[in-house]
Amino acid sequence: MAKDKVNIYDVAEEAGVGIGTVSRVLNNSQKVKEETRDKVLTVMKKLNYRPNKLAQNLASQTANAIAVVVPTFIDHYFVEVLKGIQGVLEEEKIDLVLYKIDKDKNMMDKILDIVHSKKVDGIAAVTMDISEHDYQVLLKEEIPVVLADEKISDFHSIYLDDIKGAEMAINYLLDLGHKKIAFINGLKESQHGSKRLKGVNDTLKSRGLKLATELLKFGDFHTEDGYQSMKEILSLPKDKWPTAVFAASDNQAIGVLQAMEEKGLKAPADIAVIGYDNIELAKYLKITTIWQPMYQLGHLTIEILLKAINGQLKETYHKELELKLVKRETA
Amino acid sequence: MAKDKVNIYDVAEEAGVGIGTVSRVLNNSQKVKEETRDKVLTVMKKLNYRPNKLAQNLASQTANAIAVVVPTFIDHYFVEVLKGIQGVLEEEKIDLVLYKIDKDKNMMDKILDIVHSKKVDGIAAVTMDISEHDYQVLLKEEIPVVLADEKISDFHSIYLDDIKGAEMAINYLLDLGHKKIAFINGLKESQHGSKRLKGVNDTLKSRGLKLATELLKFGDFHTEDGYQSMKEILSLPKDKWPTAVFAASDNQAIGVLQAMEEKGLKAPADIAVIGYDNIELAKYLKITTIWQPMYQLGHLTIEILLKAINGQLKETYHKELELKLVKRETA
DNA sequence: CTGTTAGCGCATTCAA
DNA sequence: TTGAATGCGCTAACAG
Repeated sequence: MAKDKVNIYDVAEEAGVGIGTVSRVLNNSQKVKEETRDKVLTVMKKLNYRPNKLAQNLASQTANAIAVVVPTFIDHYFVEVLKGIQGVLEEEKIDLVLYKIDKDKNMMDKILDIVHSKKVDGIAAVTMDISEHDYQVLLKEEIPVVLADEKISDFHSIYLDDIKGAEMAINYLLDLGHKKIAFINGLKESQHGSKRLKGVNDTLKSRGLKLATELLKFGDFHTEDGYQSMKEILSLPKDKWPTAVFAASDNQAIGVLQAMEEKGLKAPADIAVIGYDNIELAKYLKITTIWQPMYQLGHLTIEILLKAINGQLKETYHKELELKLVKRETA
Repeated sequence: MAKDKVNIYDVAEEAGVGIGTVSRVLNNSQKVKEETRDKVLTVMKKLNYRPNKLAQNLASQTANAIAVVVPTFIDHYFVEVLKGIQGVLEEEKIDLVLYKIDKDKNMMDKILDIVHSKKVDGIAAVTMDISEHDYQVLLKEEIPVVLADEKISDFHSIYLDDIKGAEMAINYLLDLGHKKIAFINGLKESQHGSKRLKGVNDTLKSRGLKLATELLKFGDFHTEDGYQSMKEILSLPKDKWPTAVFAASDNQAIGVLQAMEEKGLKAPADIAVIGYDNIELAKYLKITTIWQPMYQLGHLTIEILLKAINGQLKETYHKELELKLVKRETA
């Protein structure tokens, strides 16, 4: 029956038509007689023919796929964004090519390889922290790009305001009466890290307060980092202890709580704790936190990317997604 | 400078060579004089030329990409497997195309589309629970396939033994002296669900015990499900309460603990709890659990897939990954 | 070692 | 409405 490799010529021959006609029914072209279409369709099924997309893409100059570029796979964050992305791609029948690209000197070189590869029609760069020099060169390429969780005026950007988020957290703690607040931040060099730090510092300053050096910690966003940071803080003399801790991720907040528990400390009674992200567990552990709409971030990013690809965007699209304070029991 | 679309002809012309030579330097063919190679390389840089991979792939009949097919994005599980996958792909410079395919009647049709699309050289199907009818048809295709977290004798399979895992958990609880054990399972219809249930039932039976109907719950693997299930159990008359709970995922175990805490119950003092997966949080929450090597699962799956693609596999590869009981404080 | 030619499988004119 | 021809950008013989 079905031979090894069935191509458009085989179908055409078997159906007694030209390959042009087969191509037309493949692409739902209107100019095909109902009868011929059925005949071709039947043959395609009989031969178990399915088009070679590489060839389709090469000929049509469109890949029917988009690239999602991320620097790391962070548990909850990444999965939520991906769900949002997948949601819209599935409807559109567009493939998703996933690239993990480290934020190093070769980053843009790798991205340019993707651009020129023609395997994708557009790129969604998620938290890539693109440097000015790098995006200058990316700008020269004609491929649609949307930045997620990052704002650069020359690119379509869907982003969150880290400064505002930090501000919300700190103001909330201040309003609760806390004056000695610790901040367990993310990576020192990251956009997120520096912006949240700014938010913390500015807010404190506006209330005539200041972040003590020994109460500022950096780390990655993992539970382990929060745990270690809090242990360091709790190893300070008791009079240096904070009355509240702002952690840059819920995972870190969980580590903080863990370190506290080992010392027999309770939140918020002994030390209040507020996190960031609102992961599912934050709900069950009743952690007060700043909610980031990650699913929506992924979803909107792809919606905009597809519009850009289809030329439906007149100008650069910018959208800030709203953060929300979720009040629970740890602060 | 660099024109809009630079192709191999532009490079050839500018360098004063034939396109064959350009192609050879692109593919690191040895038969190119050092001098010519340098000249071509220089021109490529000057023109910012990067090959069109669609064309390369079509001409060479290899996609330099693999498909990863999953039914859902489950937080920790999925990310860990993906990390393992990504690890080996990155080294090999092979692209990853991610497909989310629901486990319904059209599943195999979608997979066949992928096969014939020629966009990938092989497929890694992760927990796809392929039915017998479906895999019969897949078997007829010539594309390399590796199943992750699923075992079918005709396919390369990297898998875990759910029965054994359940057995380990239950035996551990029994050895601790528990006789009334509850089992909060995953989805009823899933392979995982039915196998773990079998493991639980068999183990109990071998010790002359039996799982009470009201102590068996099904749900998805989320925290919420564990929480709800445990609430139902705790709403039973106290004399029906179990002395230990086996949850089919750590997330569910966390939900269980949460439901217990709301009733002022402690683990293991009041009711012992054992989970499954060993997610990062299980460590911090000190949950005793069954550790599943998910990173390794992804890693090995791709290693085998690449070998299959390269024709380095003489026969069907089967490998069971070892589970491990991680003893902590909740049981 | 290198240039030339013929496909890869399809979309897309252009005529008919 | 349809068939035949041309090209997408590259690889892979095949000569030279």
